[in-house]
Amino acid sequence: MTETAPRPTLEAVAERAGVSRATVSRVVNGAHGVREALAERVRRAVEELGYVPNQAARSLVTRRHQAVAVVAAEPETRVFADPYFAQQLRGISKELTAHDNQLVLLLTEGREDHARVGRYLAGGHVDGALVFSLHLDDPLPGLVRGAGLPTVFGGRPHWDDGRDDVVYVDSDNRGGARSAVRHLAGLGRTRIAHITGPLDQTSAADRLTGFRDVRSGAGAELTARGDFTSGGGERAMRELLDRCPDLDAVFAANDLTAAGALRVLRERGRRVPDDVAVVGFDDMLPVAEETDPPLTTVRQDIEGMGRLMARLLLRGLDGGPAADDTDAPRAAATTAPGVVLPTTLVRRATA
Amino acid sequence: MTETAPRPTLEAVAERAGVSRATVSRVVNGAHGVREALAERVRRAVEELGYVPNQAARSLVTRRHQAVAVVAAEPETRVFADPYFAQQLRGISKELTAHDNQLVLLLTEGREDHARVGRYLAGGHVDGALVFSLHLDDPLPGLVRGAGLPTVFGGRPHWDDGRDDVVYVDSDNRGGARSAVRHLAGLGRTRIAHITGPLDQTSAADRLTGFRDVRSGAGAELTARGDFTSGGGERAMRELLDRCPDLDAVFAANDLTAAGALRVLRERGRRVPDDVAVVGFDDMLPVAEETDPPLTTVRQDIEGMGRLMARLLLRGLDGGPAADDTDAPRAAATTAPGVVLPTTLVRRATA
DNA sequence: GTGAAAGCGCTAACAC
DNA sequence: GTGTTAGCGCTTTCAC
Repeated sequence: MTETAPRPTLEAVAERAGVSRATVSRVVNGAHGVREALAERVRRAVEELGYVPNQAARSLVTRRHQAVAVVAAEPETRVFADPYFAQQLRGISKELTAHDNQLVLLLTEGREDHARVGRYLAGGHVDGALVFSLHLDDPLPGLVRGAGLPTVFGGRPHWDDGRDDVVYVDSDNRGGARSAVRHLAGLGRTRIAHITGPLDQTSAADRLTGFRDVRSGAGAELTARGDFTSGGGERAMRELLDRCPDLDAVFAANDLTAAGALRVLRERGRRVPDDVAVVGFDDMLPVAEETDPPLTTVRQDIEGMGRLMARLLLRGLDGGPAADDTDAPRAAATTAPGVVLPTTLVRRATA
Repeated sequence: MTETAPRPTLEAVAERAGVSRATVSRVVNGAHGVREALAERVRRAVEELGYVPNQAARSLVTRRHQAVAVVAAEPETRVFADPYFAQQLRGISKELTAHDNQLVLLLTEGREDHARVGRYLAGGHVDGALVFSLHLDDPLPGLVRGAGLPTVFGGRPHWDDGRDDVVYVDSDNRGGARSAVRHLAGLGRTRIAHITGPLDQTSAADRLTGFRDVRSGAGAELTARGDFTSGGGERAMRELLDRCPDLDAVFAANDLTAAGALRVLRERGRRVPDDVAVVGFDDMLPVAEETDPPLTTVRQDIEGMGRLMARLLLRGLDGGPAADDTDAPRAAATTAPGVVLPTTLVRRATA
C-alpha cells in the first residue's frame, strides 16, 4: 500500500505555461475563446506535469459531482439470483462512463440502511439517482423524493398513477407475456396455464395481465401463484397438475419458475414439449440454457434498460447528452414518464 | 426531476448555536475537548437545520474522500455468470457502509477503459481500490500500482511471487479441490477425472493443483480442459468418456462445468452418482440446485471474501477499523500478503 | 476549551 | 482574449 504523491495544481500548470489560472481552467474545461497558441502551451504543461483536476475543489464551486448513485435494495439483487442486476449495472456503467460520470453504488439491507441512504442522497454528493424499487412496500422511492434529486426508476413503480412525473424504464412485461402465450396458442395448445410471480411486484403483475389479455377466457384454475423461485415453480406446477391434469402448456413468470415446473413435469411423466409446452421469462442464460430441455423464453434487453436509465437521467441533468439518440430509438417518447423496452421470444426446445 | 434545495452550511449551524465554526466542526467530527453544554447546543442546531457536511469541501482540505473504488473487468463479471461478482459486491458494500465509506464502481470493457480507470485512480478521487484481476494478461494490476493507491486484490494475483507486498483475498481453491477429490475417493471411487477451468486464471490452476495433490498418480488421460462454461464441460466430458470409459468420478472446476458434464453423462447412459459421481465448485445456487440430480459441490464464502477485502483495505487507510476483528478470525494473519478463506463441501445428490 | 483566520484547488464574474 | 479576484464549505493551526 503505497502513499499517494502530491499532485500538481492548476496553479502549477499556469506557472509552467506562463498564463493565469483562469486560462488554464478554460483550456482544461474545453471553453472557447482561448488563443490556440496559448491553449497549446497549456496543454503541453498539463501533459508534462501530469495534471489531473481536483474533483473536490471543482465540485465545491460548481455543485456538480459528475457522479450518480445507483440505489438497490438487497432483495432486488437476490430475487433475480443476481445476474439480472449485474447486467443492468453493466449497462448503467457503460453509459455513465461514456459521459464521464461516476457510479456510486448504494446497496440497502434494512431499515437502518434507509436512513443512511436518505442522508447520503440528501447530502448532495451525487447529481442524480438511479433507483431499483420493485416492491409495494419499498420505502426507497419516498426517500429519494425526499432528497429532491433527479431520479430515474428501474422497473415500473407501483405509484405510477398517471398523474405523476416519475421517470422509469421497464421492459415490456405485458407485451412479452402476450407473445409467450400467443406462441403457445399458435402451437395449438388450448389448455394454457400460468404460474405467476409475487404479485406485489409490478413485473409479475404485468406478466399476469399479459397472460389474461390473450386468455381472457381462462378459468382461475389455470393460474397458480409462484414467487420467482424454482421451488415456488415446483409447488405451483404440482398444484396446477392436480387441478387440471389435461393442461397442455404453461407460461411461467420467469425462468427459475419454469425450471421448477420442468422438474415436476418430468417427475409426473409429462413429456416436454410433446405433452406440455413451457415458456419462461427473462432468458437468464445460466438457467434457461441449462434446463432440460433448454427453455423457450422471453428475453429482455436488461443491459439496454440500464443504459437507458442512465441516459435518461443524464439528459435530465442540465443539458446532458442532448440529441445523441442514435441508438435509442425506442426511447423517443421522452416526454412520457416511462419508457418500455421491447422483449423478444427466444425459441429453444420447450415450446 | 426536482431541483435540489440550498443546504445549510457549517456557518449556519454555528450561528444558530451561537458558537464558532471551529466548534461546530469539532462536534460534528466527534472531537474531544468541547464542553458538553456547547456540544449539545451544536447537536441540536445540526438537528434542527438538517445539516449534512459537504463532503467536497471536507475532501478539499483533508484529502480523504471516504470512498473506495471497486475495479472489475467485464470478463470477470461475465465468466462467473455474474452472481459471483454481485455477491462479492454485496460483501464489500456492507463493510464499506459500516465504516461510512462510499463504493465507486469502475467496470472496464477494453483498452480504452483502462486509460480512463488509470486516470481516475491516479486522480485522487478515492482513498483506495479493490481490484478483481484474474487473468494472466490483465493490465489492471499495473494500472493500480501506477496510481499509487492502497489496494486489495480479489483472488490470488498471478504475480504473487512471494517477494511482493500485494494484499489479496482468495478462497482456498486448492484446499477445496482436495476436499472434493478426497470425498470422491472416500466414496470408493478409483478412476477420478478432473475437468479444469481456463488455466490462465489462478483459481482454475489452484483447483487443478489441489486435484493433483490427492491424485498424484492420476494419468494425464484423466484430466481434460474446460473453460468454466457448461459447453466446455460437455466437450471435456465427452473427451474423458472417450478416453476412459471406465471412469467412475468427475471433479469439475466449477458448477457450470459440472452441469455440462452431467448432461453428457445422462446422454451417454451413465447413472449419477451410481456409475459416475460428480462434484462441482462454487455452489452457485441457481445452477447447483437446479441440476439433475442436484449438485454436490464446494462452497466458497463469496460475500465474506468481499467483506474481508474491504476490511483489509480500510485497515490500511490511516488507522481504519483497527481491532474489531471479532468476526474475521481467519483474517488473523494480517501481516501475510494474502488471506485465504476456507471452503466447505456441500453434499447434494451427485456424490 | 474556544475563536479567528488561513487556505485546500478550483470556477466564474468582472475588469482590462 | 486574458488576468484578477472573490468565494465555494470545510479543517486546522495558532492565539487567547
